[in-house]
Amino acid sequence: MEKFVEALKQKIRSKEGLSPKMQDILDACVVLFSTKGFSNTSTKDIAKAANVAEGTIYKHFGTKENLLYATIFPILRDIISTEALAQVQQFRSSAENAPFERFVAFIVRKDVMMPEEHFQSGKIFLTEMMYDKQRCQEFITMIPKDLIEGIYAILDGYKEKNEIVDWPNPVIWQFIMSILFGNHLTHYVLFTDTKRDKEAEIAYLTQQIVKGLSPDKQ
Amino acid sequence: MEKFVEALKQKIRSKEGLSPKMQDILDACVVLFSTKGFSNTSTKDIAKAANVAEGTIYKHFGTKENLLYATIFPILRDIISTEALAQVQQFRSSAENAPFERFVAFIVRKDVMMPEEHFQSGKIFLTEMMYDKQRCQEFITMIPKDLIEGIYAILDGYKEKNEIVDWPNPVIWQFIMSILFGNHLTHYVLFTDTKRDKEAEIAYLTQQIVKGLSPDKQ
Amino acid sequence: MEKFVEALKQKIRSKEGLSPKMQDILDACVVLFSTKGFSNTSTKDIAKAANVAEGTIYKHFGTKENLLYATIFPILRDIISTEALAQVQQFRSSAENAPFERFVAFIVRKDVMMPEEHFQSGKIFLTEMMYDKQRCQEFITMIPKDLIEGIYAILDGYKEKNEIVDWPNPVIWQFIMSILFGNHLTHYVLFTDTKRDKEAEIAYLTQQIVKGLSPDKQ
Amino acid sequence: MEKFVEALKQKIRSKEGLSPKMQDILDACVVLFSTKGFSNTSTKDIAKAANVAEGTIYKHFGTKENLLYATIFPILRDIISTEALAQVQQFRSSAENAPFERFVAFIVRKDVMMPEEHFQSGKIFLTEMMYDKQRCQEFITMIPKDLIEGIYAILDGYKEKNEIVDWPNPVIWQFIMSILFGNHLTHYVLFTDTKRDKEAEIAYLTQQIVKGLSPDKQ
DNA sequence: TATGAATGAGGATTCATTCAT
DNA sequence: CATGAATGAATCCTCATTCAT
Repeated sequence: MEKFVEALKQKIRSKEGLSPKMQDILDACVVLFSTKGFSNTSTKDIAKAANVAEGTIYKHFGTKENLLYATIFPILRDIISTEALAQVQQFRSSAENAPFERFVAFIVRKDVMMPEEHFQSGKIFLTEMMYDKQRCQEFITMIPKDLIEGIYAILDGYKEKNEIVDWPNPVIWQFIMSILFGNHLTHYVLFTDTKRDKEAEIAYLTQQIVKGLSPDKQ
Repeated sequence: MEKFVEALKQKIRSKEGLSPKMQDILDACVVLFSTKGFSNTSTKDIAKAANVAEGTIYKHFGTKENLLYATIFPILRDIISTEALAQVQQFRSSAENAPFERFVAFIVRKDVMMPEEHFQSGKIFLTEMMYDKQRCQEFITMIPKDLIEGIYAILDGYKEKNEIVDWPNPVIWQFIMSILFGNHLTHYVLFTDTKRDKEAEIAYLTQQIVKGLSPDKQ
Repeated sequence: MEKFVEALKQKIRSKEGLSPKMQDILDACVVLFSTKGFSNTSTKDIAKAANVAEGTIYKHFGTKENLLYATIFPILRDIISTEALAQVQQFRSSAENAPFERFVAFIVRKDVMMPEEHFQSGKIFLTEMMYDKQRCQEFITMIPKDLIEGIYAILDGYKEKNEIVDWPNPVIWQFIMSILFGNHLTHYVLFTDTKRDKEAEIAYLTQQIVKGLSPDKQ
Repeated sequence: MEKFVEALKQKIRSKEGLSPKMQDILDACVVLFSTKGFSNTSTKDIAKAANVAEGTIYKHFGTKENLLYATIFPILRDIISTEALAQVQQFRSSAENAPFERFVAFIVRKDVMMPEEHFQSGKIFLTEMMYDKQRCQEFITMIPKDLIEGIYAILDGYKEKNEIVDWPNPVIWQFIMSILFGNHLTHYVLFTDTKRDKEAEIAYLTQQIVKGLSPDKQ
């Protein structure tokens, strides 16, 4: 948890246009929201945790909701999507001809090794999205087209080379994401206390994906 | 949604020891909790929806939390696990020698065809579990051993016959559940408005699982 | 002031459908609103003065505004307009042929002798109306047509008999009301500490009105 | 409304010792206070409207209350009383022997033609006075003796010439003011949307006053 | 048993005011 | 001189919970 806080703080501090107090507030928000949930966190809690007066929060963010939707969401989205985009592009330029298994292993490793705080923050997304369709829609449209297209282009490449099965890209992508997300759920929600062998996880997940998408034998 | 309400009502009414008023209250709870989330539902809301005085709720259940943890959770758990158990046993007795693909297809079909309300109710589980480790633990221990063991026995059978890969059962089970859960997430949370071809879904998911667990070539 | 409170309490208690607590709340409101003004009175103040929890206020009235607009306003309006109406009708039936001076004396006496609390409550009306045109409109439409028409009929009668000048009724009515209202303002707002000789006031005001409306000499 | 703002700005700018910023602040105050009332206007509102930081307001005026009592009140008082005084003196020197009707017509015309903003600003006086006796007292003592005495002298003159009834000056003055104030109330508060024929108003009001004060026939 | 009036702590938000820059 | 970030008390309102009937 300590590491979680620290990592997030770094991310948030790197954002421009945020005064130290605002950073403190957002730091506190991420920690509290992902620990207790948005509706169970009071602005008083946030103020106390951020060492700030309640009024200061409202001075800067206007609304409790804004803390979530207008600030944390975009920040996380930027982090996630630019990181993801960078990685996809990195892979395409440096290892375009790598076998599918290497691509999968690359993604899986990134995902399994992803700092827990990303998932913890993601929980906030998930929870809010589950009970608010409009927010859900907003979130979906936030995902940069480039990212999706980059991934689909890679998948298409492998389909052409007959390295993977010829399913629609959304089907394939849902499959991959389900496996990765399910793994996080297992380790960060269901069985939090179990010791993990991340290398073994990576191996299993990679194989599951590779096998699951193996082309039909002719 | 109408169907959702009706289905849940039937389930709840079948429980013993519940007076009509109590049933009405629980009906209302499930609908409201899965629509707006637990913390965003007030006891006033529940009372209004159940056509009951707020006092009546407290007379019977003592606490708002109890509505969730002491009543709805067990009820849903019973429903789900006994249903699941019945199905597993049904499969084992009637089709023990069926090829793995038929087993998977059986499970996948049950899951895809599962009434939406089961997933909607499940959302309440998920949300609460995500922010409360203790409740999470309680929930896990609720799942009947029989169910897990029945499933693992079936998996072991297929492993012996070399129809599936020889991975640890938890790894296999996590894989299967991830794919199924990810599919629900896609359709009930992320893309709620898209038209679905459930038969196609079943086909894709089944193939994903079967391929993903196919034994290594020797 | 003591008398003010008591008189209002009597009025409010005579309203049906008000539980004792609700009466206490409204009592407190009238006193506080007319003493400190609506916006300077907090719901906490009201709760304290009414010996009631703040929640109770909201249980019954939903909103602070409702205390003013949905409860006190109608109550006062009823009191005022039914009283006024009764008096007008009483005058018409019992003294239709009385000279204009008697009619004016009748009205003036009623008005000067009107218990202070009516004016104090009226202050609340006035203040809110001055800063909210919509509320003002609502208030105007609250005044029963019967009342206006009854008065205008009386005025028309005197015009026919050439006892008063032939001005439009609204002009005449504004004239009379101005004089009466101006008198209240003088005694209840501007010079509250001065001793009053109400009989002399009545005499002056009556003469002012009668003279001011005397028919043109031919 | 535009004219209202402009007229007030001119008045305020003519005051000495007010820096431009202070003038802007006071301008904003008058507009906002007379539009929304004092208690419903926040210092933030004022700062925004005056294009000034909130701190600046406090630097100059110390308190929100001061904006009202220590600055706007005196300013308005000066304006009103010096204007009124000037007019009275003007009348006395230029038309001392004019018949009473001309005096009344003069006053009535000045009053009816008075820019609306004077009345709107007066609303602030009235409201505050109604709920604070001390302020009320302060306000009364603010009215220059000269003004009252000038007016009473004129009235005495007409009494001597037997042009008006021999009532105490305060009674007469209350009568006149009531009629004029009631007229403003009618047009600026009660029936704001009605088209006005100001010349007709002047005629009616003048006659009302003249008749109402006509000397008793001997 | 069922009610719903009553509670008061706690929630989000606003506001007048201060102070370091 | 002017700013605007910071404050925290106070405001309106909601909520889970209790209790007399």
